[in-house]
Amino acid sequence: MPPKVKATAVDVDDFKQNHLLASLPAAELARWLPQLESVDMPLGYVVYEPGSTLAHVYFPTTAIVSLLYVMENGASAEIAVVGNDGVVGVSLFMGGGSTPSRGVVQSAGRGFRLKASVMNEEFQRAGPVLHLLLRYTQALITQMAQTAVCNRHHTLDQQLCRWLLLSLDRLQDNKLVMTQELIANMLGVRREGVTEGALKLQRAGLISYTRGRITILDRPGLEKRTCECYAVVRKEYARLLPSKKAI
Amino acid sequence: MPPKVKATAVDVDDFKQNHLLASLPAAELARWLPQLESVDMPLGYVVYEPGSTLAHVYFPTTAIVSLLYVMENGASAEIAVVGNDGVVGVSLFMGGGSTPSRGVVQSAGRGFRLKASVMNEEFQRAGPVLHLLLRYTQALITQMAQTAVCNRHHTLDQQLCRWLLLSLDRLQDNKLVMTQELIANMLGVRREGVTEGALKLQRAGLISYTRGRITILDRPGLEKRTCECYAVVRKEYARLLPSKKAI
DNA sequence: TGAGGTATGTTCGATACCGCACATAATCAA
DNA sequence: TTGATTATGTGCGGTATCGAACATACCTCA
Repeated sequence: MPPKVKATAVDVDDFKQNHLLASLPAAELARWLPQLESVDMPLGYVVYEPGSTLAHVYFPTTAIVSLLYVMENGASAEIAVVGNDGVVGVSLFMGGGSTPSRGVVQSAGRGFRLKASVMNEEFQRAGPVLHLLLRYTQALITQMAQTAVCNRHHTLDQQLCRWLLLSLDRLQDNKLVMTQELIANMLGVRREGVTEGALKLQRAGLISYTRGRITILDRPGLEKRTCECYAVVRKEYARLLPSKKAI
Repeated sequence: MPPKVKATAVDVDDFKQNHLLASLPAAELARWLPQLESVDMPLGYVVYEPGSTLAHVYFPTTAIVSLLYVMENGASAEIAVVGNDGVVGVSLFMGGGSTPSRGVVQSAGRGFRLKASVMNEEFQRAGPVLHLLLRYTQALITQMAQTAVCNRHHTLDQQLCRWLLLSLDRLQDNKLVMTQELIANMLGVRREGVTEGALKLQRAGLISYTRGRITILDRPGLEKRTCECYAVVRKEYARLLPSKKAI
């Protein structure tokens, strides 16, 4: 069942839930608002396919999107995760207009999208929008780099904690709708490995879960168990994208 | 013995050995040439430190630079590699001016550098330079993403082949000055693992080596042994950075 | 209420890589 | 030539993860 994006009229004033949109200067915002299209982003929705030219960039508000690479043999690995902190489809303004990876909605929610042509026009103005998007891209680069490091050196248990924290940071509450099977796909490990890791966390009282619903009970506990990678990325996001209006 | 960058007068017309410099339009080139400083880049030279503000961007011609992350416990992992195909220090124009990683010369050689202030001034012009640099950064992103995937799924032997090929692509001949210990640091694995991998390759007649000197004998043979990651990255570089004058 | 599907839990042998210890060999300096 | 240093080769037990097979528990819907 291929989920579909449902475009609706801009219903509420919730575009500010996306940090990038929220930090747009008034002038840019005025131009953007009429062009922003509010979209539903259901679980599993493919935002972009490897190699396909992007038609839109997406600014998630409540949804979370995984950028993942699917190998020839079907195995996959998450490269980065984008939520209300950023934008999906940087290759559109960076150049090339496509990437070898795939963008998939990992946690259902909503977001806004902008037509590729509009995005590029805005980018060409070489004003605050350009610098904001490039700073975000730099943060994304850090996340990818740290994913590479983490995949090399850290245990499945540590990576599971990191993954939960990354998701939590992009959610509004402490509940995740997510099966262990899906988490395993993202991390590029066996489902059984995730089960064992999740069990340890549950027994330690850090999380609780039943059939695809995970509740985080002890966030500091997770932070204690994860590797340095989480903090490195979080710090870099904070440095590059202060939550107040930038520029 | 901390190696030092020796600045010399621009001796020869070899800036064109760097693909980015070579694809600059005439007008930009005219402005850049007086500002380009030819530099020696000895093995082990640290181009930038994690968190430090960049004073220059470097365009290697014959040198190769590894971007690597060094963890708290001293273990390290290479995130990407930059040679005459690119530029070291993208965070300078992307924003932030620093990254959590480190840039180290992996293969001694030469390059050109540009003062940070000059680079930013050029970037601000929002002309062909901006687009060239962003396309390069997009290619770098692909390399990082694929490194993450490779670290997750592929064997040490495959990664060794990928690493040799990536280096070879950025060299002028088929000889590498590189100890197995250093390769192990880059890949983030044990030195013994590299020894075993290199032995297999030597026995198969693909490479030959003695104490820090590696000669590639059978490049197609290496390509057969490596994982898909190498081809994905190479293809993306070719797509984003055609060798002819772009723009 | 029961049946089927799906999510999670458990076990077991295989294996790739690790950490460590140590052997050998090439290079360099005195 | 000798001795020190550095690079490479080898062996061994330990461990995290894999692949596969199977057990259990929960949810949904007929």
